Amino acid sequence: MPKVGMEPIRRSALVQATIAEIGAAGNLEVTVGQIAKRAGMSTALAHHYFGGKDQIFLAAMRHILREFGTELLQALGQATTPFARASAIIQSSFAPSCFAPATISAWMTLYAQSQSSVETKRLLKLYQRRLHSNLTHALRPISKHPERDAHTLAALIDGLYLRAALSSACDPKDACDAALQTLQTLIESDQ
Amino acid sequence: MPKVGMEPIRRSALVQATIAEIGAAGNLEVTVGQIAKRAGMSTALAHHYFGGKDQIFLAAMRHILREFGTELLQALGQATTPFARASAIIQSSFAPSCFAPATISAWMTLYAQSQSSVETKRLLKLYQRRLHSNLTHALRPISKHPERDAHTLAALIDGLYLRAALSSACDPKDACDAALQTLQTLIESDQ
DNA sequence: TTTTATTGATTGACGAGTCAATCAAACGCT
DNA sequence: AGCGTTTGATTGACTCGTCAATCAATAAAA
Repeated sequence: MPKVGMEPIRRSALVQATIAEIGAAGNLEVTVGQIAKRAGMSTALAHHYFGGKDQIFLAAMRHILREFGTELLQALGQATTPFARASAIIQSSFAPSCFAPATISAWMTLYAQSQSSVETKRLLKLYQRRLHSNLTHALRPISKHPERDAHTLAALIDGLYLRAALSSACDPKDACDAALQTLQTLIESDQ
Repeated sequence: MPKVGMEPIRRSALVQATIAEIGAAGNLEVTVGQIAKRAGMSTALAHHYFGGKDQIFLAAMRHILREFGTELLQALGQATTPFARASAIIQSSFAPSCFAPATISAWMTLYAQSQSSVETKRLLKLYQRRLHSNLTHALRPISKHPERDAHTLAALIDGLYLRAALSSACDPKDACDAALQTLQTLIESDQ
């Protein structure tokens, strides 16, 4: 087995394991040991490939964000009308994959960590900028205030996600409907 | 100095120090030692009065939530019309006190921790229920869908707060305006 | 034999929680 | 008022566990 080209496999396994472990724990109180064990290797190897715990976490965050990005891109590709584009953005934001326990935990810790880690903050801002830009683009032909409405919708999406993710009472479907409903209301209103 | 009746003073000092320390650190990576030191006592005393780290944190969270609650209540007291009530709720949510670094960090960790701590989750739900109930009550006379609009506005407030708190670019005033603007739009739209 | 993969064992630091001991006020008793 | 006792306040020192990071050693390709 010990051959060449293990690095990408190990890195991927580590990222996967990190996400799973965060999901199981519900927060960042996860040790490198736990992650390495789940990924089927020693802690030393995890350090060997990533250099440190922070980098492992960052890689996991990036992975989740990238996955979300590609999912969104795919949904966007199938949308033909501006309204469909806006809908696609909203629906992607409330896709089942966004509500996997691991994803929720990762998302929450992203918010929490962004206060103290510049790299995490950078990641978060990247996501926010992309979301805003996508929304603005979609709304431009159908809204009187594309920038403003994009800002409102982006915040609404985050807020609804927060509520849906944290309270088991409120399910993703309702949140998505609420966002779509508000989209409707916003573009219908003049002034 | 060693007399009777120190308990409430010590507890209050500890809560205050906890909030300050969380604010300075930007996350929950704060030791009991740091907190106790800032509060001017030994770690043993902190444990003596609170029993454990978790309880100290919980007390700090409760304190912040309670403070927010009283601020909101006061603003609500001065509002006479339904619209003024809704505005007051929004404006309280974006008051300067909500944007103190310590408060922001506390909120973020509240979200992050609620995944793994049932008590924290309880606190968060309490806040959400109160906000929703207040909004519903305010909107009942002026909205065609009080419940629905309250839900939307509550999520919007959370989302806007998140963005304003995390990105230094977006300031509280803008977020507040956006929420007020959306309130306007929601109650003006029929159906 | 050089390079890559891999790990067991270890180190060093840190931090939560405990404990026994000290100190001083308050209390009760005469 | 004087005096012993209780009680709350307070802490330094210590225990125990955890965990990130390192290292030296092994194994197996290339």
